[in-house]
Amino acid sequence: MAFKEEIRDLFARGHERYLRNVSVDCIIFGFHDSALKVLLLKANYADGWALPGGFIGREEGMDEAAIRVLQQRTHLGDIYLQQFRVFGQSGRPTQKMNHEKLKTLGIKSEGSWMFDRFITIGYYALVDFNKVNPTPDEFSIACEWFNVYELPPMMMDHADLIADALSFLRHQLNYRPIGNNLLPEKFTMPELQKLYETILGRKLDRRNFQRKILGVGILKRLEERKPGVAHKAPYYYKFDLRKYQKALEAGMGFQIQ
Amino acid sequence: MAFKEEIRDLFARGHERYLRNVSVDCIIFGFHDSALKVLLLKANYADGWALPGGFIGREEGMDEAAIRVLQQRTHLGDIYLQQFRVFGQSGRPTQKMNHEKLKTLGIKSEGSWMFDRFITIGYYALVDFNKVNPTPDEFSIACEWFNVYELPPMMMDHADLIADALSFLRHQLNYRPIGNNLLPEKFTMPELQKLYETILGRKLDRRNFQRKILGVGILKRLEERKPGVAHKAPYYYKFDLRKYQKALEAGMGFQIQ
DNA sequence: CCAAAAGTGTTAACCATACACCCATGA
DNA sequence: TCATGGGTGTATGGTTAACACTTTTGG
Repeated sequence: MAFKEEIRDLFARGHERYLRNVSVDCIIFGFHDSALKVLLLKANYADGWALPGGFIGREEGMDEAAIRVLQQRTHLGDIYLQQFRVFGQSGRPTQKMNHEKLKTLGIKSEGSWMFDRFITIGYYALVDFNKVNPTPDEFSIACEWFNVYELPPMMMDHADLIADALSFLRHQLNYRPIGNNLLPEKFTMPELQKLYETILGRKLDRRNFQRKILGVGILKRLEERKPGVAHKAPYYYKFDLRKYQKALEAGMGFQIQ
Repeated sequence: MAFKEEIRDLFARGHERYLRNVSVDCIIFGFHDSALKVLLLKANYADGWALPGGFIGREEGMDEAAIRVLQQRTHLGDIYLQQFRVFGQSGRPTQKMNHEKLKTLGIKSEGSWMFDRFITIGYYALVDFNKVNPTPDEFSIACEWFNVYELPPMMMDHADLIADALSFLRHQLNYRPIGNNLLPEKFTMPELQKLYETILGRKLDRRNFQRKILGVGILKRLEERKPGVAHKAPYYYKFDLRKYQKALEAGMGFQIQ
């Protein structure tokens, strides 16, 4: 079986292809049913859920590595992704794998470079929930979305990474436009507001939010309105990508209440 | 000579003590003569100036490693230090050392782990210029301060790291109190303002600055005034460290013009 | 007493907040 | 026609930016 061979090789000689002692982990945020979600993997040879992560190829940039991980898990093309922090305390827990289980597959895992100490670079990504096709990796048996506020038991310090990414995201909200990639192309103002409220964890005033967000000048209102609602139908909006990009680079002295 | 022995051992077996492929680099900012300075090392076995940096011990946290580097170069105790970004493009230039020169010292450097590809974690530190005792490391022949805006030829991508740290520092200025550690214990309002202006690279209004900075409530005015000035003498101030610390943790919705 | 630089105060413009009002729609 | 939720407008209070005036000191 080629698969088994591949894993055995990774344990034994992966360090020839990848950098040692460094990894990347991605916190992939999505927005669905008015809730902020993260994409997690259910480990096969260990307990608990884990963040999608990987190693950095010797000829590969570290951003590229993160993009690769992200694409393999989501099958997305265009992605908003950013490094936000490094985690590397000396007591940082290492991956606790079930060596017995691996042994039954004929894989010798003890003493592998993969159980050396790792410093991991945390990346956070914002993706369109509906476009994602969650795909487990070779060490996982499942790949699923979880509500950020209702996480399952996590491996190692991954719960900390998520908490940190979330607080970073909250911070970003105050001086970067956020929404493109997290929302479908067309969205209504209440949907955008709900996104902000979910990330911030508190209610915002409908009317002030609209004024402020429109003031940034990155939204285009469409003629079309959302159909099938039992009240006044809201307009659809889309991001003016040119201006959105500009605002991303320049930042915006922008404060949400 | 014990020194030579030490270096030879580092090249040959350093990877047994340190993590591979990861390093830390410190951008150490100081403030002197109304100018923002960085502390740099003149490489001995290579061309150009370099940031103080080092490796992460296998039993050492990465923050600890940065603190160690910083203390060895400055001999300072209490330090404000923060990780700000990781650098790890695949084409990241590696240290170009003069292997010939090393060979005359009986040190075989070719093929060493030290010339493998490195991902480096950038730390920036704010220190009191007057308290620093610049000290070269084993690979350097000098350790000096340079004006941030007038850098000498730099090794590898270190000029980029500095530029990045500076823009990060500017950003920090907007939502963190900065000044403690960068200034002497007692300082005048114009001195503090000059610090802000230097970091931001533009003039600020004297009166508005004073009002705003006092509004944060982290300063204590002393009775004493600066002596020997040919005009109205400014008061001395010092930071209220308890409140300063609080503001550091909480952040402050604070915007300089 | 003059120049220089510090301390203190004032005003107008701007922005955030809170809230009122009207409009559209399905039930 | 009513309940629900969206679109638009406005009054208020606080904050920021710009600027005037006074005070202190050495030369």
